[in-house]
Amino acid sequence: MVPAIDVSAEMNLLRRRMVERGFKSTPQRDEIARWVFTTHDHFTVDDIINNFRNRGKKISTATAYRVVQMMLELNLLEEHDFGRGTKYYEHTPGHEHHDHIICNDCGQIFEFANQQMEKLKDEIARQMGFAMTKHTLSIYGNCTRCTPEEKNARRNHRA
Amino acid sequence: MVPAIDVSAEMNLLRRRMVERGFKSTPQRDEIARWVFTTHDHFTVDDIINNFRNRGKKISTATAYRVVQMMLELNLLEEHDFGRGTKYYEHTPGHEHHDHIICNDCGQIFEFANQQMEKLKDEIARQMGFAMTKHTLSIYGNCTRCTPEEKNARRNHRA
DNA sequence: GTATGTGCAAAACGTTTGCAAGTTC
DNA sequence: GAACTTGCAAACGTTTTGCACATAC
Repeated sequence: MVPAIDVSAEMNLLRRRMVERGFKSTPQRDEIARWVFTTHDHFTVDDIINNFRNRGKKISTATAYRVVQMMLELNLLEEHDFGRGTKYYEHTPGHEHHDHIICNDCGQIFEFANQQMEKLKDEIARQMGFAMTKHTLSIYGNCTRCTPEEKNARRNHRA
Repeated sequence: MVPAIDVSAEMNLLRRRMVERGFKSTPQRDEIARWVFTTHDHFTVDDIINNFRNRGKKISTATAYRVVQMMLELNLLEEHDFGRGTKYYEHTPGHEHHDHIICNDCGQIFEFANQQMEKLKDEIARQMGFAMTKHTLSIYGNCTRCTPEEKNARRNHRA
């Protein structure tokens, strides 16, 4: 049996914020949110739709997009653009701010958090006279597995 | 009379790289490149098309996109996504690496360069075992002019 | 019962592509 | 003249929207 992940705290937070803003509770919103909160990974709207499909259920594209939009407004989701033509999302409750490092080859998205980096961002914003609301840092490259030199090094070692 | 900006060095660089790669020289490519090199600002493909239109000339959408694609391949252009649905570009010759700080309100895109920041990025990539190829940092917020508190402060001063 | 949400299909958006005609080298 | 480039219109993939019907409160 799959161990059930407890997302009741997140679901309660969602409900509270929905009431505050006059959003109604629906099975679609609940199901999407539940999946979003159990997914500790970056996902696309398509992933939401496929998750429904995989479980033999259906959700309309429009609804999926609209629920994501709602969750963004409720500050339960963060949106990222990694230059792949489609937007990526991740839920925010229980996740501190972090940045991303993405492998050009295998496409994996890793996270990292660096205090010094955050301080520097603050400082730069202040220097520029900005009231910072958001900041995104993405590093692209090849991860250990996908670094050509690494592969060669390994190959040479074996030779 | 508008003082002509000398972009011959950039145009020569373009031609050299085009020859290297077997690209042919055409009036469209020349005109777009000339405009791109004189524009020390972030622009969209639409801006290229509008520049032609404003001068009573015409360029097909396809060509504009294709020339931008070519200049990207020749490493004469950098592409940015500021989450506005359309991509922004800037020419690279004569411009050191820098990051961006964008005003949510007036939309202005400012640049900044910070050595400490660059070092940190390098270090993080190394720590994560990545061979870094690219990195983008964008800070969003409200610039001095568009900060609500600033406006209030000014208003109070006058009152 | 009224306000809101859903699903569908159509539209919108920025961008890319197939192809015939035109250009470069 | 062979290879490449252009312009057009059509296609693309992602996201949004109008509208009739269904649901929540």
